[in-house]
Amino acid sequence: MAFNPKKKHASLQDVASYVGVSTSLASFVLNGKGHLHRVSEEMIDKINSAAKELNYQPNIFAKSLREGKSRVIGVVLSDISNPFFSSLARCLEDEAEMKGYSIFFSSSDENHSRAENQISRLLSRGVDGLVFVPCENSESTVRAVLSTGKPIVLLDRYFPEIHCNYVSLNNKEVSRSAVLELLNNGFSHPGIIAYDTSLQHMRDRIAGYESAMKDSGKESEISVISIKESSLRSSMPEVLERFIESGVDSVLFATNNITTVALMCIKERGICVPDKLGVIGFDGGQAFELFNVPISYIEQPIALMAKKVIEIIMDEINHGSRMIHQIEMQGDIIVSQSSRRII
Amino acid sequence: MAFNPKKKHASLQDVASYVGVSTSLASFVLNGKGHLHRVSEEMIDKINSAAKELNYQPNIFAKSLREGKSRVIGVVLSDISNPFFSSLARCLEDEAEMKGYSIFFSSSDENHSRAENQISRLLSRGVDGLVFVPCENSESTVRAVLSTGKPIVLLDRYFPEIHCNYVSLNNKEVSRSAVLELLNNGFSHPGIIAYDTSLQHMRDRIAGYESAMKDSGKESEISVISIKESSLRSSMPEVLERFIESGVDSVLFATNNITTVALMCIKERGICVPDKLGVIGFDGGQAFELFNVPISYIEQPIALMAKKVIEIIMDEINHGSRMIHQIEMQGDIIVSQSSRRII
DNA sequence: CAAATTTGCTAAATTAATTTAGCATTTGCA
DNA sequence: TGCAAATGCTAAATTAATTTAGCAAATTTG
Repeated sequence: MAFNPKKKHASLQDVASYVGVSTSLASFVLNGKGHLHRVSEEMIDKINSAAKELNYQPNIFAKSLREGKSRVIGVVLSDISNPFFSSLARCLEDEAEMKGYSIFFSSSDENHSRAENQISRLLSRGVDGLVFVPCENSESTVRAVLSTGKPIVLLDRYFPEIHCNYVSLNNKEVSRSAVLELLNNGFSHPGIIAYDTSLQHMRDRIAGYESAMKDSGKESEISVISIKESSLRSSMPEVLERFIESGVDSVLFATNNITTVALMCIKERGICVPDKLGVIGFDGGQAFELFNVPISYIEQPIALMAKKVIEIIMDEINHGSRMIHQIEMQGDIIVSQSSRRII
Repeated sequence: MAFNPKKKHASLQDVASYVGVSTSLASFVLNGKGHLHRVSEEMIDKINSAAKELNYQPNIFAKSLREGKSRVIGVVLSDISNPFFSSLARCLEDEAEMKGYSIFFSSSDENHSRAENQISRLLSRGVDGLVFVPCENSESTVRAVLSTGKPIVLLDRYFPEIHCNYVSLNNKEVSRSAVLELLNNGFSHPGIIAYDTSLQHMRDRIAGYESAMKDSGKESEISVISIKESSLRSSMPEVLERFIESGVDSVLFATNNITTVALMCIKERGICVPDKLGVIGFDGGQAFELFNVPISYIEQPIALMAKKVIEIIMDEINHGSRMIHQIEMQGDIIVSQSSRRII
């Protein structure tokens, strides 16, 4: 049993008196600094076994108070019930746990004032660092955190004008490749459906699309539709219709939610994939697998992103801000039937 | 700005010296107990504005240390990247936040020794209470927590032989209703695919199925298949085949993952829903919506469950264990095309 | 006018850990 | 034998809050 149910938690004082020594000595020994303080071998044994016998569990609040750190990090993401973020959360959790850290999660719902409140709450909870999936208009919040000196790493998105750690995807490149994939597989007029937001990751995904179109001599056929997140479901039917009417024969969907909602709509209207419309989605996931045609998608290296984020925040927490880490992870295109028109 | 970036966080001592009073007085006033300690109105104003001016933020570790509570609860669930649990997590988070509590989440992966470690870690983190989605063989862990007196509420599942708070679904009843729904809509031989586990919620879901079959005079046609969670994907094709060969014409899937994997398999094999096989799933969700036929499913009142769990744990934390709360929430059957054979 | 009460505040203990400075012994070396 | 160094430990400060007990001074009461 990892925790002893019978006895109440003993304090360091309890252990020390049990052995008949000072709390200082007990503290040294129980923190593995026995030899460093030239404590005798037998004393080390005595104190360790007393601690075990009394089921000593250090009081984390006293420890945090004294040491000025909590070994907790705060993570503010978009919405933990979104599959992309819940997968990310799981990986972050696992990575942090391995390093002895725990995580407070909270969801901003892409609302910058909510995000600011969450961050403020996390800071007053004494987190040692922050991981933040920033939303639109949260530049000032990021700057405010930076000016406190509290370690912070942005995740998934970043602000080009703010000099700050981040881990994101090579959005422009991978989006460009996805569009080229469509162009190389029998589609002549790809479009992109994205969110209407100023956030850089979305700009980059669109820029990647545009770059592929330009370099393929299709600058005049560039077809971008940006939707407000709030009206995703309601505007999708019209948006798809508009695309098809204008001659678009394939689409890159810029997020997992856009992909899911679009596929629902495509299913409902009986639009044939890939014959009538080629499709590449974002972030894959179980959801797409129920669609009648296997969906091609851009896969983000979620586990690696989580690992990197935790590494960076740990480095900042333990060694101070020695350098800025700005990392663009490589996304992969998982090619399947939905993006292939030629045999 | 919810947090002041310029100034470092001032201590109570700082506020007190700034005004020229004792920390006691500052503490009383800043905790809203000014009048209770008959502090003069002007002093209350002075202290409050000093706190604001100095950007005073109480040190949560000192507070927790002294008060013996943290206003944090620990939640151990199956896997936060599973849509059902991530939705639950989001609701728990929102409910807890409203009451000034934060949450540490962790995932057990249905492994009881992992769960035990997680709980042990959470306890040493000083959580005020635990919410636990118990896995198989974690009875001893639950008993151990109970014997410490630390508040705990089980969620989604429970152990009938352990006298402990829980919030779960009326699994037997709702499962029974789902099967009756199939029987009343043109299906004569429903089966159930469940997990091979001793956990009560699964037993109940199966029992509900059996009860419906018995009461419909179909005791001899009872068709239950239980799969190990680990072999869900690999065994599904064979399981479905076995069902169909034995004359089963409709299936109740006992969890969201079973539903998703089964639907993938059904899609792949081209089994026609509902003509060849009627279907009722569990927990709904976006995932099912991409299937070519609208899927009927049992919907759990996730938000209500979260609300209730938080209510109970708060009650235990703040007023001690006055009574045991054992709550079975009502699930609803969302009827759609997949469970209707007659017009 | 003296005693009792009320008012407005403070001192100090408490929570449980970490860590610096330093006190006695004992051992080493000349 | 005597001084220095090493050994093995302790006292007390520190972290920042809450809270009990209680001190003066002002006011009310008899």
